Amino acid sequence: MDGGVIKRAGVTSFQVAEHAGVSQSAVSRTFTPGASISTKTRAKVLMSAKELGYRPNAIARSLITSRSRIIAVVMAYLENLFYPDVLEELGRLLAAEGYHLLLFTGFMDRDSDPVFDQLMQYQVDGIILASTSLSSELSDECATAGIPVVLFNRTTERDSVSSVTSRNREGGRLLADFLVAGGHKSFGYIAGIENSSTNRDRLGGFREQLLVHGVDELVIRTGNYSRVEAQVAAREMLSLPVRPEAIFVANDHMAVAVMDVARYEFGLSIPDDLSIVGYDDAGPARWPSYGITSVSQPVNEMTSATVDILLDQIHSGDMEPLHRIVSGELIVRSSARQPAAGVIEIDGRCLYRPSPGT
Amino acid sequence: MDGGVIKRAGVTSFQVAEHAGVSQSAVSRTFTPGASISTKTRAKVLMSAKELGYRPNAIARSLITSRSRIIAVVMAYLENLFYPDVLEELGRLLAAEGYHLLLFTGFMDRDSDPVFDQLMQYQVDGIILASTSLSSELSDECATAGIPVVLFNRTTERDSVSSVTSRNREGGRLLADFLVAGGHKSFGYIAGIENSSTNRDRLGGFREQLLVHGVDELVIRTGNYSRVEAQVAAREMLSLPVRPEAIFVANDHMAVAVMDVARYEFGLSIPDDLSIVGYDDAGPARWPSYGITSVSQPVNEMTSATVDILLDQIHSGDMEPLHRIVSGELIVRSSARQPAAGVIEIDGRCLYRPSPGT
DNA sequence: AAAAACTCTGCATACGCATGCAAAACGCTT
DNA sequence: AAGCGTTTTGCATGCGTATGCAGAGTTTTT
Repeated sequence: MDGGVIKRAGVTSFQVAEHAGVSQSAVSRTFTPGASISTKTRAKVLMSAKELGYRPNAIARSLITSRSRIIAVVMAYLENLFYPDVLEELGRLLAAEGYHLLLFTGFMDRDSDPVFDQLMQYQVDGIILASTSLSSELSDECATAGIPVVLFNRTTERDSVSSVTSRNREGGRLLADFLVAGGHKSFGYIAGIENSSTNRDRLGGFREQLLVHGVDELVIRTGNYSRVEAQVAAREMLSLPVRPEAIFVANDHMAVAVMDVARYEFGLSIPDDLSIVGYDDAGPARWPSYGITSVSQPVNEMTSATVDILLDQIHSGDMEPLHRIVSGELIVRSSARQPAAGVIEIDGRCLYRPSPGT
Repeated sequence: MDGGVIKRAGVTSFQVAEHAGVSQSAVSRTFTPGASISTKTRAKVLMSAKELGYRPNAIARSLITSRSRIIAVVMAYLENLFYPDVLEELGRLLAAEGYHLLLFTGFMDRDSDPVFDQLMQYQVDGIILASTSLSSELSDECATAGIPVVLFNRTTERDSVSSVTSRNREGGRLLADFLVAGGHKSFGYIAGIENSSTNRDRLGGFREQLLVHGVDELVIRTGNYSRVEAQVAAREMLSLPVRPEAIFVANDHMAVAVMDVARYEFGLSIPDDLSIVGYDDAGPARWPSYGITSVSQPVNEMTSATVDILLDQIHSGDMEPLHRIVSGELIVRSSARQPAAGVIEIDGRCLYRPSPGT
């Protein structure tokens, strides 16, 4: 009963070999780039393969090569359009290199263990961690297991694992310069997840540069990168007896929520009554209804750096952690009062680049 | 040289077996739910496994069971927040069932072949097609290959493959009722991808019901579900000698773009000068700055129906195509002039439910 | 024309696990 | 204590492919 039954989708290399009158090895070599095979037999095999509807079984191939050509991407949440954007670009880049993207999402801080287990079981070739809140043990453990890991938009203290970030500290400084130059006197900060490196750096740079300008007061509330928590934070901050003239919100995703609260719950006019600046230059920030003045994180540059590092490590087997830091720009829009000088237009975008002497 | 080398992460069931003093079969059975194994040996194996850091190799398991526990999700684009939302929920549901999500994105209409090849090679257990524009041949071909497929938010004429949609035709009708009841006299429609089923149905229902109200003129422009194309379409439509009083935009993603054009390029006040309604009730539609009156597509209901159907088909092997159609609500916000009657408030949401007799 | 240097090809094996089958161990009953 | 049924165990095999090795075939060199 094994000779007459035609299995649905189970065409194997043996059947193709038989049909083409060659050995199974020949079939395998036909589908292995760079293998030693003559043009003639290759053609024969390809013809038989097409006729039988054969496709190499990636699972079996993975088993023997111990390479799955699968990259795991771990993202905490997709609510923030910056991440879908990143995800799409990562997919594109990986596909171009013949890799595939296994998505893990929705795992915030706790419960990272099951995720990790899954990753390991699937023998993924590499891992991209774009989750701002995943325990750093996980990344260490992966590194130990010999699986290349790249942190996206995040770093750890111990630099045992590669990362790609933007100059968050400089971004924070630049925003401080911008707001001070714009004549603001009092400032607020709505934080992301407090122990995330991006949050620490953005706040650090902001506060540092405010100090340079002689400002040592900064009202802080926490929004944990969540829309609703940011709204709560905004309500608190705007209800203060004297509310800050300018608020730096740790990312655009929250900044949108904060703007909505300011406008529709407090009736404030932006930027006349209140200036708001954000970070990421993500989708909604660019929409005219928000027009958020924001420091950009260049998605293309960051994603391609990520994929480059990851694939390099996979192919070379070299585990030396690399850190790529890319530069963003302060993109000036309408959500914050502008300084008299320093705003220039390049390629249709308004940027803030204070002259060095100031 | 094979006996002394310790491979990085290559702990196999044999090594665990040896360490625990049992056979490899015992190890396998320990990690196979429902297999025949005594509590005692199971405990021994688990202990050894933990000590050696053993994890079953999912690839090898897949090879033998011919079940990968991987579901492919094909999405054309993530720019529209509705889809990231869906994606996240699908990930959650699949993870809960022990399945994983292989993401394919960025492939619009053409070039579906490579995607298909990849899918087949990875022996995915099922496919969720949330791409509004992928050729229907693909879905047929998968069905032929015996891989369960569910179309998400989309159907085909030949109902050879399962699908989950919402009542798009009814939604279109309801919007027509709503706008007519709101006193609008002239209407426009900004279309999605023209041959997509959702677009056809929404437009069909809208136009049909306008006719019922004696309106037979409808200005149509196409936005192809893309933000920039929707902007172009909006500019055209709003530049018309007599512009429509109300515009139905085929989804919220485009409606946001249209609102921005209307407000910031044409200086129109919404809803005083122009009413806009959308579809999906996606993220930005709910943000106060847009507040789009929109027919909802319940993400949770749709995703869980999708996963249910898919897993059912995988487990039963039954290929009978199922079609689940879920109901949405017309959620009333501020982007369109409201009718005098029919708007009711339930659970803090304003809905439009015209009394049947009208 | 023979030898040398390549290029192809098939054979055999291994990757890590699941599972049918038969033997062994166990728990009860008579 | 022997017989029976039930659970547990190990053996052996197979899933579909890649690849080292040796032999066959082909081209180049002397």
